[in-house]
Parts: sequence; C-alpha cells; structure tokens
Amino acid sequence: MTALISIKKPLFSDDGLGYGPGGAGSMRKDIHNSNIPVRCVSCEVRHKGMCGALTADELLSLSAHTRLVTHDAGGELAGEKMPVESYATVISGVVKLTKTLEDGRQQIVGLQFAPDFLGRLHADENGVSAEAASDVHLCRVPKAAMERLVKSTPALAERLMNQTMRELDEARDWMVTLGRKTAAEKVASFLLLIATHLDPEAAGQSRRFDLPLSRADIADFLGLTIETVSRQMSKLKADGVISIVANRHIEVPKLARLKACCGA
Amino acid sequence: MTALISIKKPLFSDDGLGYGPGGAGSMRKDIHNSNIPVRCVSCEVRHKGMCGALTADELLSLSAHTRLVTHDAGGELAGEKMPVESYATVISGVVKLTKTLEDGRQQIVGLQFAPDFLGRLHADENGVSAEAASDVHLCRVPKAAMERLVKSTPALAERLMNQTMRELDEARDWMVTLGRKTAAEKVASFLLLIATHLDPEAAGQSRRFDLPLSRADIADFLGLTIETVSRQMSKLKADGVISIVANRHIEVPKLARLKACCGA
DNA sequence: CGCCGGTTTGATACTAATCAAGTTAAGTGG
DNA sequence: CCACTTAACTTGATTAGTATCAAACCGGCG
Repeated sequence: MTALISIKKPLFSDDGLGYGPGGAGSMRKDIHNSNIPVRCVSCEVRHKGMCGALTADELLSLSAHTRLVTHDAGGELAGEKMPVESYATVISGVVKLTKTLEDGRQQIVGLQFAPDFLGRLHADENGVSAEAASDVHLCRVPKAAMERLVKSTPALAERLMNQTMRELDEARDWMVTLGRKTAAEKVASFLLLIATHLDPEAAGQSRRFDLPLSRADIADFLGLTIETVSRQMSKLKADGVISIVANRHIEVPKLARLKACCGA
Repeated sequence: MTALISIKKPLFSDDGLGYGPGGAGSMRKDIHNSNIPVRCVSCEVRHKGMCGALTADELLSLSAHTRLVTHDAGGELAGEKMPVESYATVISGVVKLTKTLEDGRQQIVGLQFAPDFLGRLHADENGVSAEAASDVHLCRVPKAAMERLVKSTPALAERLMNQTMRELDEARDWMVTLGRKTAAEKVASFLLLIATHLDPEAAGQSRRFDLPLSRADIADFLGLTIETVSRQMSKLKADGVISIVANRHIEVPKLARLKACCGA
C-alpha cells in the first residue's frame, strides 16, 4: 500500500469536472443516465458515476462514510488475493487491473477510467490486482455501507449490472486484440482506446493526449514486450499516423487514419 | 439459422440429468444455489440454472412460453449484430461465443456449458455471435417473457448478475492465457478447462472426455493456427501427459501433470 | 556534471505462421 | 462390400514476426 492522503475540500476546479447547477437536489428521474454529473455530497465533488442513482437523502447518508483519497502512480489499491475492504469510484486518473502468473508474467485485464466503480460486491477477493496507473483520485466507500445501499436501491444494483456487462464487452473485445491482431494493430488499437476514453467529447478529427501508461504497462496490456511496443510506436510515427510530442504526449492528426491501422 | 426441432417430451434419461425428488414444488429457499437441479416445468427436464430461482407458480407461467430446442453442431444461434429475439438456458452441449474481424480472423471469446444462461438482457444486439460447438439442447424463453420475469423476480436478477461476473472472471483469466502463455501452455490450459468443465464431479486423478470443439475451434479459442494446436497436442501425447484415444476423445492419466503444463 | 529510470534502436534467436504434402476417418454410391 | 469422395487432422519444410540480448539515448534530478 502506498501513502494515501485524505482530503475533505474541493480539489478540482480546472480539470474538467467543475461545479455546476443540479447537484444534491436531483431526484431519481436521472437514474438511468450515468453520464449526467451529480454533485456528490460525500466527496464534495461534482462527478458522474454510481452516485447518480442515489436520492439526495441517500447521498447525504453516504457522505458520513465516504472519503476522497489520492494514490500516486504505481500505488497498489488491492491485491489479487487480498480481501476486499472497501469500494470506490474513480474520480480522475486511470486504474489498471492486472493478473500475474507464478513466474512473473503479467497481463493487464482491464483499465478503469472515471467514473467507473471499483471492486466486486459480495466477494471475498476480487481475483485481480488493482493499481494506480497514473495519479488517481478515488471516492472510497466502506464495504458494509455500500452493500447496505445496494440492497436498498435497485437502481444502484442495475447500474452495477450495466457496468459489469460493459466490462465484459471490453474484455471480450480485448481478447480479439490479444488473440488475433498483429503487434502493429495492437499498438494502434491501444492508442485509439486511450484517445477515445480520455476525452469522449472533443470528437474532432485530431486529438492530443498524455498516455496514462508507461511502455511497460502498455506491453502488459497488449501481451507484447516493451521493445516491440516502442518499435511499433516509432513505426506509426514514421508513417505519419501519430506524432510523439514527448515520451508520453501523443498527437493523432487524423483519427480515421489511426482507426485504419487497428485491423478492424 | 439452422433447423431447430421442437420437442415437448422428456429426452434425457441417461445423460446425467435424469429426474428425481424435489422438482416443481421447490420453494425459494434454494435461490442462492444454482447447483441444485430443479424440475423445470417449462421444458419438462430436470436441470440446473436460472429456473432454480423461480417459484412453482413462476415456473408454471413460464412453461407457456418456453420450448426445448435442439441445434446441430455448427448451427448459428445468434449473430453479432443480429437483434436478440429470445433467451435460453443451455441444457446440454457447448455453445461458443465468437467475434470476427472484417478480414475474417476469428476469436472465440467465451464457451457456455450447461446450465449457463444465453443472451444479454435489455440489449438490442449481443455483440457476439453464438454458435453450437457441439450438438446442443436449449431451453428457450421469448424475450418479453424473460424480461417481465426478471423485473418481478429479484432473485433471478441476482443470478444473472452472478453469471455475468463469472463470465467476466473467465474472460479475464483467458486474457492472461491469450496474452502471456506459450502455445504449449495454451493448449494444456484449454484441455484442463474442458476436463474440469465437462464433468465437475468425478474429481479423481484421471479423466476421459470428448472434446466438444474441433481443432479449428480450439485454434480460434487460443489465438493459434490449427497446425500449431495439432502439433502441441501431439507433443503432449508424446510426453505422456495425455493420450489421444480418438481424434476427439482424450484421456488425461494425471490431471496434476496437465496442470503443470499450464504455466500457472 | 554524472547518475538513473525509462525509452529507443540494433543484432540475433526462436516461436509460431504459412505453405505444402500426407494420413485418417466417415460417409456415399456403385 | 468396396472403391471413391471429402473433411478433419497430422506432419514436414520454410518463412515471418516477436522475443531476447545488448547497447545507446534522453530527460530529470541530486
């Protein structure tokens, strides 16, 4: 476990989350839309995610238990066989879910972006290890409080089901990439994934972004080695599909061009 | 769609499903245990699965809608972009879920054994194509009836959630295999998967079974070619880890020995 | 300035894909 | 019943794509 800092005051004034109208008074009419940001009383941040399924009363009672916590990149949030003690919602940053073979070979089996929910309900262990890929802010909820709330709030259970099904879709999409794509297609697919997840708005042709993962992590995600990832990135750059502004900072002039490199 | 035959009379007297005590009178006390077989009034077969979450009344009302159907090996049950028209429970046989790239490269992203539930609730398309890997018996339920029942039966929704989470676990386990294991480890892992899924009882050291998948399907599952699968099977045979009684019929003298070949 | 982790680039080795015959098993029709 | 056909599988030779090993590069920081 790395150091984690508890913060009780608003943090994000200029990171795209911001404050706005609506907020704590919102009633259950928007329960089916997790894309509407809700002023979460508990962590004092306006964000999307599970909290949108809660009423003002429920949010208030939650606020007694939740904590906004920060993890530095590389920090371990949960071990593969570690008992689950709390759940969390990703507020900002990226969390990687990994599995490791006995001899050390590692595979990233999922990436969680804001506003994903972290942790498996009613399970002793989660089966995957969760690590902060970048610096991460989480809205943490104790195990018992969350489970109580889920039981009494069908809308929340429904959202969790929806997220689980989305994760299953993503896992299956990635199985195709792992099993049937070439190294070049894998790297292109990864860049496209990040480009589309990091700012879903700004749907313009061109995009610039910072990779939330190191080359080593990308390799673990794609089932490749660091060297192969590096070579394929260099090749995409040489072909003019991307430009590498800095190590982590990538620009994609034409998203369609990148898509064409993904093999499907 | 291939031909499907509707049958209204009991079929399985000697395939391990059989009839027995309990049955239609069972009340909701066993809702959390999908391993207790229940006499499903609808398809007139005693089986495990979702029906175990239903009361006698619910089973009876279901029986008006369900049909026991048969599909021959290779039959397509649902297309990747085909609208969902009905759900089903696998009674016997194996269903493969596949995804295909535009150029024809294919990847199996999941295998469903009895008593798995087939189909995604509240979705227009399922995102995967479902095919009968072997000859398959299904207990089919129309879309509307199933969705109505789920809404009114929280225990059923809970079971579906549990299955979805199990599928997610399996998908993630398989991502490790696809991304980080060698061809030899992949084939061994596949054989172990089948050996343990096909008869979960008979936990003895030695096992004999028929592969429900062709070499081509195995290759699509493992992200390999037919030739590589064949070679690795031959190697396992040469090493005495398995014996190939007939093309499809495999014997594993020591399961632990096979496990040791799986790389983790 | 020089160290250090992360990254890139290069040379070589090795695994699995591809191409190409064979072999076996199950039908099919004479 | 047996020749013929066909699909599924096995085996072999060669090639292509990645991994591995090794060295250089680069940016940040003490």
